[in-house]
Amino acid sequence: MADQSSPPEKPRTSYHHGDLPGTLTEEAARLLSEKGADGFSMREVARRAGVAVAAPSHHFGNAKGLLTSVASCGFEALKSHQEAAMDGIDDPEDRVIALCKTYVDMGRRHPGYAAVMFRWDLVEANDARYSAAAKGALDLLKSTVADAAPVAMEDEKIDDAAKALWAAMHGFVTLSLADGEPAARRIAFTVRTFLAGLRAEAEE
Amino acid sequence: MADQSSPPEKPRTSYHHGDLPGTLTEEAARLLSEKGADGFSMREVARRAGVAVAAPSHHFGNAKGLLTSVASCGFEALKSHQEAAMDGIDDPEDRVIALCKTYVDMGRRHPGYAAVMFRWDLVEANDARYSAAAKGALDLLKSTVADAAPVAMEDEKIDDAAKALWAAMHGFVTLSLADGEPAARRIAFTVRTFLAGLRAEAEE
DNA sequence: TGACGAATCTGATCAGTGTTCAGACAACCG
DNA sequence: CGGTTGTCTGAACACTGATCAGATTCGTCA
Repeated sequence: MADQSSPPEKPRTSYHHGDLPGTLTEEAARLLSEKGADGFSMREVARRAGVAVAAPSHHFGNAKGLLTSVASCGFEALKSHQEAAMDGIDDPEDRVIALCKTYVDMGRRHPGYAAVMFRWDLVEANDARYSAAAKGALDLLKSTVADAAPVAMEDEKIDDAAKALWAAMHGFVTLSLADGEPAARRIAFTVRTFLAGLRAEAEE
Repeated sequence: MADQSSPPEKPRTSYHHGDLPGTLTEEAARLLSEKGADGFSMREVARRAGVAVAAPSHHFGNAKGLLTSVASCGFEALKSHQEAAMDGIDDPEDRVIALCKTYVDMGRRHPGYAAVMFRWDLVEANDARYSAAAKGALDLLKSTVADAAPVAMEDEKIDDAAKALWAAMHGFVTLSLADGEPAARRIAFTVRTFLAGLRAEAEE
């Protein structure tokens, strides 16, 4: 996970850079947070890193590779934020809400990461690190939902429920349906309603 | 709404085209369905329409403008498909399900439209025709949800509920979480659970 | 210590892109 | 019939991602 902080242009002296992949990932995240996914360019990242235009391709193969690296950092950051957000909360339902809020809040916390981590088309979905990071975040949601769902509910339904909530949060983000103040209320409403529906189904 | 059918290259004779904006929108949709949003290019569209590379810019200003036109066609098509899908269905809950299925199914029906209509970043959200088309689809969902929700539920909650379902469907599409056979089951499950939650909240 | 292979990075080049702009052309309206 | 307006052309500009030979340095093994 790159930490997104360091001066943009420190003209280096040695021929070798030291940690060019890391620097490129940071610089790419910075560029993405400034100009969005449209304004992103491989060449601009190279320029900011003070390196030849062809250097990034050497490490990441192509633009997709670099963006995948950024997105992976994003999912790793997401998971740790989610765990931190749930820390100290006991009520299972409130834990799901806290987790979902963190998902939607990535756009504000890390606009650079968010610009690509919710864009499946920009990313190499088969990349090992990436898919592991994405799966980690989904698994955390699944287990949290399982704790909040009625006991003895089939695994398949838990899985469906987690994916439905995941999809709803994803929709909120990409549709910008939960920006600003309404976000917290709308997310809580969605989670509460859905979990209530799960309980109602279990009782009948 | 462009109908996406006509031979790609009919070398025209007159200097003026007749309906270049329409042809360009059709051709763009065709190109999008073949190569996806990545493979799209303004020049290729012009080539297929048998027209100078600068011609599309004249009518649509820039690439975003042309894609916005395609997306608008998509939403207009979506609304009529949704109305058709609900035709003959009386049960309010089943109507919501039918409507949501149509949303997710756009990717199979009209891959060209779907490639851009779910991509807010590629599109000029302020465009009059576009926002009217998108609002029309959302309004249809709202009224359908209102019919399925408990009577005397506040408008604000109806609105929240509709947007939550809209977001979930959008998430299913962009996450490809509801492809193939599981789609129908997962959508029905999500809608039923959510509506059950709404009823449970109303009772308490 | 020295040398050699492998990794890193450069600089130039290629094909392709969106956008702009003066000007050629045709339709429409007074 | 003539002029104005809108349509379309063709060339130009400033970019982009990707590739490749070759320069530079690191790491390793003798």
